[in-house]
Amino acid sequence: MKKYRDIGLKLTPQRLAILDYLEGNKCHPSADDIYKEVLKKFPTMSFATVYNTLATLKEKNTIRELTIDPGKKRYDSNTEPHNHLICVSCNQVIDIHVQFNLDLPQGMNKDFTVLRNHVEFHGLCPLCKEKQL
Amino acid sequence: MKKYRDIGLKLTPQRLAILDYLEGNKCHPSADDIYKEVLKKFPTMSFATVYNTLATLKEKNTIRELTIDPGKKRYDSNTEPHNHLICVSCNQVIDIHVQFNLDLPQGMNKDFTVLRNHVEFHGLCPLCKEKQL
DNA sequence: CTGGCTGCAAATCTTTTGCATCCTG
DNA sequence: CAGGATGCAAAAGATTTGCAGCCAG
Repeated sequence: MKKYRDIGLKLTPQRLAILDYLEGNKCHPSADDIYKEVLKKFPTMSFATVYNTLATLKEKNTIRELTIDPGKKRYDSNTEPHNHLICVSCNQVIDIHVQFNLDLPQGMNKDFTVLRNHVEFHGLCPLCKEKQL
Repeated sequence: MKKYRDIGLKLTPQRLAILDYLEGNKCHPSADDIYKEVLKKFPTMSFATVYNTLATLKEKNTIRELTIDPGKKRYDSNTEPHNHLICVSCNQVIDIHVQFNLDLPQGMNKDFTVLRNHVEFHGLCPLCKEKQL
């Protein structure tokens, strides 16, 4: 928990619970997932707090907001650049820690300043592949 | 319009209007954008029709659903594989017609069947870059 | 003590659904 | 003429907002 201190925010029990849940989680939970989980520890927890906290953490670059699920936002506590495998059947998202060095071809859209890139591999996860047999 | 015939669907004026709007549009409109536009020609148009049509066209692989905008789905009539520049400030989406041949490193997630990939370059479009000066 | 945070409720926005009616093929 | 499509309204799901009261620093 010491590491959270230098975020520069007030540390409330609710925030710690949200951070803890995100930290040990590779499943890229949605706001609703987070709410449901933290509700177990804090029965008074409200959605507003979850969204407030997520918005604040996003500003501080402590978490990433992923726009990979149609219909809802997902959150990732892993802020190091990495990419994703996405199952087209169950929408599961799997981290892959490979970097691709991609550049726009010379002269193409040279007015656009590229800050980073994100690669998504869409396909079938092992479980869904079996179901389709 | 002849090309629409072989989609294998009933062709209604509303559908033609939606297809026409998508066809001449590189802006990756949302369902609401489409609704607002087609409403001008068909004052009785309803959201249900827009969503029904989009769902049907997606099934027929006539359009792509893009999950690149936090909060809403966007639609792209360009179904050829291509990638996107995304402005982190105004959420504008720009097509780039470059293909990247990417593969997962040998042995990594070999249980996952990759069907396709999608590369997003996040950055600042010319207009937003100017505003930030 | 004070400003930021929480909790609740209401509002907003996007998308989905049920159903009666309409119209393409 | 039949089955699929439309239009309307209501519902569902995700997110945002306003505000009073609370608590970490």
